[in-house]
Amino acid sequence: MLNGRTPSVKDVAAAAGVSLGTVSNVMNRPEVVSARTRERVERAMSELGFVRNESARQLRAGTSRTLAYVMLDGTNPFFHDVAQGIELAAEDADLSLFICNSNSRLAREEVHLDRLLQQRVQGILITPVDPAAPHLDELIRRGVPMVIVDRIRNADSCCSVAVDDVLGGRIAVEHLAEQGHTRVAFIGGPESLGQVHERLVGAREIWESLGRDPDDLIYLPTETLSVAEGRSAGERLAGLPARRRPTAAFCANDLLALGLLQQIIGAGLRVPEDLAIVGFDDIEFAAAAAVPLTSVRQPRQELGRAAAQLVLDEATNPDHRHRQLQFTPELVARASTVKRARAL
Amino acid sequence: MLNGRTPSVKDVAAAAGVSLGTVSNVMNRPEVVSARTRERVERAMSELGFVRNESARQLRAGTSRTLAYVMLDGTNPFFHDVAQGIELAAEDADLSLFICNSNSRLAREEVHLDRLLQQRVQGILITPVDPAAPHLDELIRRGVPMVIVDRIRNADSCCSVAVDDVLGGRIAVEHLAEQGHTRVAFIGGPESLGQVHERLVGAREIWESLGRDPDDLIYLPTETLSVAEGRSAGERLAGLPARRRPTAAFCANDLLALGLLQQIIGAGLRVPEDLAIVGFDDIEFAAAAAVPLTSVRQPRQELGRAAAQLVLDEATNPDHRHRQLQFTPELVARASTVKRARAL
DNA sequence: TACCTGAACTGAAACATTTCAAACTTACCC
DNA sequence: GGGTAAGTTTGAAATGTTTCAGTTCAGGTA
Repeated sequence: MLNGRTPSVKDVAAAAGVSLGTVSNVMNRPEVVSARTRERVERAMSELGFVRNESARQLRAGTSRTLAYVMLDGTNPFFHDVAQGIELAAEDADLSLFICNSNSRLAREEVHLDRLLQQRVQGILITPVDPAAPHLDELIRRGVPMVIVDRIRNADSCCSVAVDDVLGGRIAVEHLAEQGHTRVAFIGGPESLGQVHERLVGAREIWESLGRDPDDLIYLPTETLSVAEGRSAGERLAGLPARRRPTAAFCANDLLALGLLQQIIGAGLRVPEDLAIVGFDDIEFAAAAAVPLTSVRQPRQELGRAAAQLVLDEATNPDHRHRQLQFTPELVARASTVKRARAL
Repeated sequence: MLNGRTPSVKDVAAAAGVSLGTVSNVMNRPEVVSARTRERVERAMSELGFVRNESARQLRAGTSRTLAYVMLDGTNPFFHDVAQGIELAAEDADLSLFICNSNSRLAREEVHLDRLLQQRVQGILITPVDPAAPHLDELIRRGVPMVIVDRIRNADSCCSVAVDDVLGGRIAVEHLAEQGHTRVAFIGGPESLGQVHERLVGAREIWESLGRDPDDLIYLPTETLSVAEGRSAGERLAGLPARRRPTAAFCANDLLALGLLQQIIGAGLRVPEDLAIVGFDDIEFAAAAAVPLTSVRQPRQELGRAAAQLVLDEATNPDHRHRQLQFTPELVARASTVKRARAL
């Protein structure tokens, strides 16, 4: 009677000689069914190899058991660490995590969001290409719990979790100034990315507050935040005549810094003697680089975990209030800026 | 009449003044509905903000629109590159990809698989903790399309995609022998991981076929394949008296090699003069390491893409035949083994 | 004995779709 | 003006769960 089909509750009920309501109870409210029947039903389940159909469950119960994270750039380990933090929180709440990757493309992000809406996920965590994109407002309008990760949203129309990027920019450049650098490059882009913009703002703020000439903080824009772009920025930099060339570079993330480092060393220059380099994020590979990389650390897992908790609160707590969590970044000094690296 | 609820086909049908079968047709067989009604329905949809409920669709249609990849180790960029390849293929087939991470724990893997079964995903790609684990047979028995990634399965009970790990081990050690090394360490573990085992087998094969003393190929086991374990292996190595110490190390993956490199340099030794290092996978960060890392390259994205194609074939092609695809690894020589690195 | 109680179980409705046979329209042909 | 074919549209069944108002029944109380 169950020819090939995967067995349903109905089959289990028949096999155990109970009604299908009872089978459902065994799964969802085991305490209301007597030990004897529960036992019987469970045996029937395992004999038939019953696996509950999540679509049907979700359709009827109206609630899904998954969270989703739309990450900005899958090639950047930073986001995977964030995802790992989310996953841990999801696991605690007995939820699955759907991971998508927009690859910094707005269109791709939109496709993913649309699909997630169709899946009726419980909540969406996202590091958006553009936090002002209308499709995010659309999510809010629909009442889908959402939290922005690694970006603060001006309006308090949703929760967000991030580090203070302006401060990050300040401490990076302050560190370089302390090391005696007087011409510094800021490498990063596109500037439309808030992360890039704010790190640059912080860099300029501290530079000027130290009484330096704004022209000595040189903005070297890049197309993306990738290792390859870092290398190409390195070419541009190495091409400059020595006296025009900055003596230090602050990169908007570690991938850029790693590419820059590679290129600079390949060109026969020394780090930090000819060029000091500071990255951002402090991904695991920063410490293992050609010259261990000084970087501005973000609490990556913590970011993810906090975000997940916020989205869960929004999903389950009726008097949820939107919050903007801000973490403090921290400078990790290594050999790429400090001559004669001591073990730290 | 639709107070707060998210609108359903029924609401759209009412708004457009057609039956709900027609609305469904607009979504699934637009060619059978006249341009005029189609237009009307589409307007109603966007006015109401209708979003199709994927659970209901899937329940009735019996088929899901997602693939899943259960990766072995989320901290290793190698697997994310594989995932990226899968994602590209999935995108072409208009499917979503569910990414899970077993973190090398069998129990976690089982939890994920169980959930995926409940979701009735179209197919499962997996880099298993243990390809012989019974829960994989269970999947096969159930008829869920599955392909093993980065591992070849002895039996042809399912498809698999991998590189020839034995060959990878051979070319790595052959390269070291060519560079004149006579004492070589193999670093990796646990040996229960097939990847580790076979790379070791290949290493031993070539070593002996070159007429070297088996005792001069030293196996230094590690607990996992992580940067931290690489560092600790480095400590053990650096602790050896210079004349007992191997002059080269072949690491079972790049994370290990990166950690080893870091530790060796930190201990004041030189690479490759005091210790030459070969990694495996050729992840993007290998080239950017302290000393650019020689590594055995796997075609990572290609692996993922091929695996996805196999699983789709199994899912859709009635006379699918299981296949074991094997790619050929390739040595990428860099400064960690070649003194006076030339630009390659 | 009649009545009540609570625990255990049942059965049908509901969820939002897809599918498909049947019904309805047109338009065209003889 | 009847017949037919092709093109549209309809309505109801079916998918596998959960939920909840009822039913049953054993045991206790008056």
